[in-house]
This record gives sequence, structure tokens and C-alpha cells, in this order.
Amino acid sequence: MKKITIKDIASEAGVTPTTVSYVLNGRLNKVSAQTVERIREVMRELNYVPNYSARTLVKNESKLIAFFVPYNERRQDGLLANPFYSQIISGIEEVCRKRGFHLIVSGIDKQEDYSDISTQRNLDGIVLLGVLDEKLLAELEHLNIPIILIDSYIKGSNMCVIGIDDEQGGYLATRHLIEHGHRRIAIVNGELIANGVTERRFRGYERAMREEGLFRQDLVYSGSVNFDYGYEAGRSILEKNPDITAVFATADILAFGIVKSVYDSGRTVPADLSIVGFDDVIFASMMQAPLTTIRQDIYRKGSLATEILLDQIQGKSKECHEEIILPVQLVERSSVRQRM
Amino acid sequence: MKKITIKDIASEAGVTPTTVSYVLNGRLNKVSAQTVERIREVMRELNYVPNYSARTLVKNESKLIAFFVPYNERRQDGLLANPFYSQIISGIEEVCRKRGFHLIVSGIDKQEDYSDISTQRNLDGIVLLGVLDEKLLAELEHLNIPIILIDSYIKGSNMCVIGIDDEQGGYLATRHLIEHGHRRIAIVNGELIANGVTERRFRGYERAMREEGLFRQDLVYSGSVNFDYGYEAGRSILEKNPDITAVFATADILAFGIVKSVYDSGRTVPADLSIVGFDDVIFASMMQAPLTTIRQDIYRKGSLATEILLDQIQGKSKECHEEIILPVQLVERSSVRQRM
DNA sequence: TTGTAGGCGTTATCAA
DNA sequence: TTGATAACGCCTACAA
Repeated sequence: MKKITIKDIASEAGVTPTTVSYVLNGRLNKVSAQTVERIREVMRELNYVPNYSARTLVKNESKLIAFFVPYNERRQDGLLANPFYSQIISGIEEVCRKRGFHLIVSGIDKQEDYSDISTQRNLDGIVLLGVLDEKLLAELEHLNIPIILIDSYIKGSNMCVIGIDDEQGGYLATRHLIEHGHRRIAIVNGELIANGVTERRFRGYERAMREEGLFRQDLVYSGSVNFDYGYEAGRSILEKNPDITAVFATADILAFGIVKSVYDSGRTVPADLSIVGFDDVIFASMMQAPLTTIRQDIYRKGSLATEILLDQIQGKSKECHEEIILPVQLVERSSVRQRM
Repeated sequence: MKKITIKDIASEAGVTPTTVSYVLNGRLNKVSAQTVERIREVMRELNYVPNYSARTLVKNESKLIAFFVPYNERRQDGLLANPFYSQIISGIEEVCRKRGFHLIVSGIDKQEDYSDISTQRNLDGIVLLGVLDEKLLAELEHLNIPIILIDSYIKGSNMCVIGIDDEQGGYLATRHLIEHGHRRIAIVNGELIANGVTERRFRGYERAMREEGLFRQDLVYSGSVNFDYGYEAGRSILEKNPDITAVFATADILAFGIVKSVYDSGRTVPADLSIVGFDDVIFASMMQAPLTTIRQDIYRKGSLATEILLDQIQGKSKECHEEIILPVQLVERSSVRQRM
């Protein structure tokens, strides 16, 4: 199947490529109404579809953005298997599609990858998840295209940041447990990387605990953010610290692991252990004993980030220096019990 | 930041763009060893990154493939929120990355979208999920690029198809329940679209049931493949058909809904209702009462599909007419009880 | 071993 | 209102 180009349209319509290009780019005041109509008709007949590579080359805009996810080699079950990622991609993809952009999705390990893809493809913009490396950000600024950071607590200049109030979320979760009569409340956590979201959630926990004089270092469990670590931490709590009555898990996926360990040991949630999660991943509400958790609108995070990014790309909005903080909210379900 | 082009490299190295292009394209026999070295060095110094748009334009290959997911307007929670999708994307993305391709992810509603994106971007290949429309396939063949179908039971000529033995999976699941002493076994199902995967799974169920003379039309529940319908079907079974002791759910997500409805009615799994799912989505094993289910390797489906596609693109493999059937396997966990 | 010239499909500038 | 022409960055015959 031969490719239809602007030239084919031109000769078929009896004009030059230039004229066709005009109507293609909406310069309708420069072309007579009837020529416009004729050209349009030919385009329909021949089923013309523009070539973005050519267009990108001359216009220096690609209608292409990328979503980059930091990638650890350790994670062998696949980069995006975490439901959190898929929900966020969902939001990004949908906005892209509706606004005529295409979306490249890629995991990233080495630093250069970011800028390589971006210059190779002439990306118009980038959505970046959870990046915490200042050097990297500096590098990215060189690219000179709009970038929006999701869940980062450091930022480059002229980059939008969108996130949630993680500290407040951690505080809310912990307060909820305290108000339900719990005193010995553990936190199960990812690695406490400086400026990461889990660190903020931890701080919220710490604040709530200190307010009541309840904070103790041996209530803090730190590992990786995945099911297996949650399970492990759960077992350890049940076996070695049976006086702990409640746990704040800084991610639902951790909470799931803990819940499982409770049941596997013949106990139940919330009778034997109360749990509050974080994220409100889609599965949190699906469990038999639905998880009380801190809700953030993950889909919205992705879609809003993309709206802002595309606005910037299309010059609809100024450069963006402030942070956008989406609200968090405690969703009460069935994983916390009231103690006397 | 000025863009570094092949010309900059050339002038810096004291040669012409042609020579640079040679080393870029591995025509090393055409260039003297020292010039190669010099050019390479300059490229490193200047941090040269090739422009894929330009390259695509002349070579007519883009190093870009797309993953298309059929999109229903009905689904408002976001296209990819289903963990099944995220696991499959994971597999696709990783193979792409490792083999130097980039991946576009897009939902698709209207038929034209497929071919539009593909010609706009000069896609080198396409991974298509669950497409059942013959007309569409015919259209796609026009594109004349490798396409691989995942989970389709109809196929165009010269398209690879990769799937699993859905019929066998349905059969295995049902046999498992029969062997555990169940007689009244319901099936909870998506819409029975001709040639869809759920239809095959249904057939496996039907065969197993008929073998034992157990098949009855009123044991068949059909709706949409999502949590809510599972819940609804579960309630209906418990209330109106309490003599049903077991259910085969043709997707884990349906099973989750059923499980929830059982617990919500004050009953438990598997004491009051035995359940077998299908897919072995990542959550299936995470539940407190882990789900007995038919396992398919979703990640592998994505990665293998992509390997095959890229092989075809790079001419490593011939055109592909056969179907690839990945094995399924019953994973016994805790959602089925033995009846006397 | 290296260079020249033309072209990939599109847009932008300037002229007609 | 339309058309020539050059340019975007790169590749490939072909020539030197």
C-alpha cells in the first residue's frame, strides 16, 4: 500500500503541496473556500494521514510525551505490576488521547535514558514519577521541555510538582488508630529515603504519636514497599511484639501483606490487629474485610498532571513553580476495631 | 541548549556528515579505524543523540511499537486499572526497552485510530489485545507491518496469535470442583461474545459438566467482567440458588466480587461456597483466603508476544501463521472445600 | 577511504 | 489566493 503524502493530495487536487499544507494547518484565511473544500475532499478520498516524523522534524514538536518510571533491577515481577502504577498510567493515557497526544511509557534505570529518549523522539514533555535525585533533575532541565513531577519532594526550577499531603495522611491514619483506643501502634514502611513520600508519611505518624507521648523507635519497621515485606513485618509483629494492637502501613500493598500474615497465623483483622493502609488502591475495597486506608485519587493524579503538562506545552499556562497538593482523606472500612 | 546534529560532529571531527553517518550505521569497513575512533570521541564529547524523526523519515522504520487496548466508554475507572492490563504492559515494556524499541500505549475506541496512529508514527509493529472484529483485522492488514494478537480467537492472515488454552482452563477448573464433590456448580461469566476468551472458558465448563450430566442452563450467570458484576452474581446465587455449592468464575476479578458477597452475607469461603477463579492475577494469592484459580502467566504473555513481534520486525523470524498457546495450570489454594 | 548530491514528508518564508 | 524554494536531520547511491 503506497503511502499517501501531501504531494499526492496536491496533484490530485490540482494545487501545490504548499496549499495543502495551509489547509492542514488551519491557515484557512490564506486559501479560497472552494480550494479548501476540494483539498479536504481529496484527503478524505485518498485517506490521507499526516506523517508525524516529517512534521516533527520541521516544527520541532512531536505531539509525544513520555511517562517515566524509575526502575529497580531488583523488581523482577515487572515494573508496572503494582496497581498503583497502572492506575496512574490510566489517567495519563486518557488525557493524552483526548488531547491528541501520544504516550510513550518506559521504565528507566540509567540516568542518561531520560534525556536520550527525550531528544531522540523530540518529546514535547515528560511526566516523571517519584524522582529524588537532584543531579538528575538538573540534567533534565537542560532538555528545556516542560516536565511534571509526581510524588517528588525535591524539584528543579521551572518544573511542576504534583503530589498529595503525605504528612497529613500519615497523621490522619495514626490519629484514627489513637482515637480508636490504640496505644502501641507500629508503622510499617518503605525505605526512609530522604524526601520520599514514605518519609513524609512517617513524619505524620511520628507527629501524631509524639503528641500523645507514644512514639518509640521499636515500633518502626522499615523495608521495601511490596507485599512480601508487609508479610514479613506482620509476622515479626505478631511473634515478637504481641502487645502491638495496630499498624499503620504506609502503602496498601504493605497492608495486604500484613493482613495475610495475620490470617495465616490463625488470627483475624481487626480483632487481633487493626490496620490502616495508604493509597486506596483499587483492591483495598475489594477485600472481604475491606481496608481502612488513606485515600488518594491516583487516577486523578495522573490525569491532572497530564492536563497541566499539556497546557504548558500548548502555551495555555505559564511556567509553573508552585506545587499542587491533592487532598487525602481517611476512608473508614473494616480493618480497625475500637478498643475499650 | 543547541541541538547536536551529525553535522556538528562532522565539522568537529573534520569529516563530512556522510562519514559520521557511516560509523553511526556500523559501516565500519568503509571508514578507517582512526577516523572511526575520532568520530566516536567527538560524539561522546558533544553528547550526540540521533534524531529518530529524521531517521524514521528516510529509513522508514521507527523503532516504535504500540500496545493497543480496546476501550469501552462505559469503563470510567480508567482503561488500565485492571491488574491484568498492568501485568501485560509490564511484559511488553520490558522487552521493548531491552531491545532498543520504544512503546506507545493507547486505548482505542474508534476503528480508524489504530491505523491512524500507526501511519502517523510509522509504527514498526503492533501488539493488540483481545480484538474480535474481523473487519478491523482486515483493515489492519493493509498496514503491512507485523501485528501480534493476544487473546483473540479470530486472526488475520499473517498475524501471530498468542493465547492460552482457555477451554482447557475452564475444564480444569470445573473438574477440580467436581472432584471435590460438588454437583451444583455455577459459572459466572463475562458476556459470551463469539470467539472471546470467556466463551472458550465457558465451553470448558460445559464439557466438564456434561460429562457428568450436571449441566443446567440455570447455573449460568453472564454479565460483565468486573468486580461489581461478580458481587451481584454472588448475591443472586446465595439468595436465590442456595443449593449451589461452588462457582467457577471466568476471571479473578469476578471471583473477588463473589468472595466479597459471600462474606458480606455473613458466610465464608470456602465453607459456604467454593470458588475457582481464572487468571491468577497478582492479588489472587494475596487474599487472606487465597484464591484457587487457573494460572496463566500474564507477564509472559506480554513479553513473549513482544519478543516474537520484534523478531519479525527485525527479520529474525519468518512470517507467523500458527498460534502460540501458553499452558494453563490449576493453582490450588484455599477457596475450595472437599465435600463428603 | 571519503565526499557529493538527492531525497524522505512536511512547513515556513518570500515572492508572484 | 497560490506557488517556488529552502530547510528540518539523516541516509544512501554513486562518484572521486
